[in-house]
Amino acid sequence: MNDTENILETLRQRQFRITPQREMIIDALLSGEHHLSAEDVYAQVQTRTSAVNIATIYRTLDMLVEQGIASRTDLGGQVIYAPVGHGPHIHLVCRHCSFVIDADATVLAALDEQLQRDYGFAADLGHISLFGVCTGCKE
Amino acid sequence: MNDTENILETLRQRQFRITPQREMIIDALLSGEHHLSAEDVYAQVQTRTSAVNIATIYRTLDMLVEQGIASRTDLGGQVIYAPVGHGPHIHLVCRHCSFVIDADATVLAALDEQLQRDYGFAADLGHISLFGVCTGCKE
DNA sequence: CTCTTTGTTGCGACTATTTGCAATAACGAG
DNA sequence: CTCGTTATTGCAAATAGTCGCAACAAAGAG
Repeated sequence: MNDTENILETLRQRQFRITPQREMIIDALLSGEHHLSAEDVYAQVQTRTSAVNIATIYRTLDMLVEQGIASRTDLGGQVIYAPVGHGPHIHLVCRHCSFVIDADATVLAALDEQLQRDYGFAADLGHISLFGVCTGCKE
Repeated sequence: MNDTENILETLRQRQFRITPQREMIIDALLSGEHHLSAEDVYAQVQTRTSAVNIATIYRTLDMLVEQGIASRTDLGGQVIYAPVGHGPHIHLVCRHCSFVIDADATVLAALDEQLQRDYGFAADLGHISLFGVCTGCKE
């Protein structure tokens, strides 16, 4: 589930056109590495063909984020993109090694309810990033 | 509490030098508007004196974020800075109007505990941003 | 398969942000 | 108050990210 084909199908259903550029960018995003910068994606796509402009990378990545397919996290200067799994979840971003842990979001239910009640704020639970320090980096 | 003087005192204690540029940048950050871009801060400082370089604005803002005095939020393209109040709190960023609500972070205690237990992740509760839609924008 | 419509791309220009380095100035010592 | 040390700034050049627009190509209709 959620491999390149599935994402493309989702996009197709939402009236987006499927182009080889988009396929390659999505492929790159899904390929192993889980914290890619726009430049990283660009570099990886370049190994396949040089016929993709950096502007297209940025535009496609932004589109994927808007469609809830990818997430965008600002590590103070560095911006990383990662594919989003199914259902709401939290990204735990380690301040030291920049590793991103995908955590279950069940704990957020109570928080959501309280924000809704106290502030009238409808939080977007599908795209949450928390910063901190992971087990490995607690030196 | 937490006016320009206090922040400067904190910086002084941490061995940072107090320069007129830093004073003005902090002043600008504290002045009313709660979602300033680096350019906004620059523009506001310019009204007082033109003797401040844009690079200094960026460097100072980054320093303030590192010191936990200001926060930095990426609104997908736009980056905004805001002063950080005392104690842990949440920033509720509206996806439509970009308004930032400062919410109390007491609800996060349970979440923190669970992340610690299940993932060994020490979340930094002082700098959290959640995206969503505020009351006013629920059209 | 061909045509038409309209979303996408590439390109070049432009704006935003970062960085290296020499000149400057804050601050503690005398 | 003056001096020396060393963080900070300004400047200019480099890099990152965005935008407008004409050319191009994906998808559906015939």
